[in-house]
Amino acid sequence: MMNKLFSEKVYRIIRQIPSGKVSTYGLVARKLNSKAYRAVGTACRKNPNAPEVPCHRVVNSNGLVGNYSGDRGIKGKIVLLEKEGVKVRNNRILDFNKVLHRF
DNA sequence: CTCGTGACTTACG
DNA sequence: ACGTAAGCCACGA
Repeated sequence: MMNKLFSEKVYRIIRQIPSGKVSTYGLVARKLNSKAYRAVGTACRKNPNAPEVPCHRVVNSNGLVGNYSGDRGIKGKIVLLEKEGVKVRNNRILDFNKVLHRF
């Protein structure tokens, strides 16, 4: 198990997001006491722990779903979120404030 | 070490 | 609300 430090920390935070909830890259970065918003996304993009880490529950700060490197890209991410109970409309999270998980 | 890239964020017009 | 610009950080070549 290789330690990528930052990535590992990111994965640990994301793993804490319960089903039906979402979080933002900014919040995760903030939790790490860093401003590495992009690094968080980069870590997820590699995503070596696909099913272990629910990266699909991480969205942009403004409520946009953002991007995804899954089977069907952004579309697949939306499908997953909908399955979890998160309503998505035109790449935007509905009731963003309600489904937003706070650490 | 330097450079380019990216699943980002905030600010401004 | 929308597009652009600048700032930000980790990682691979």
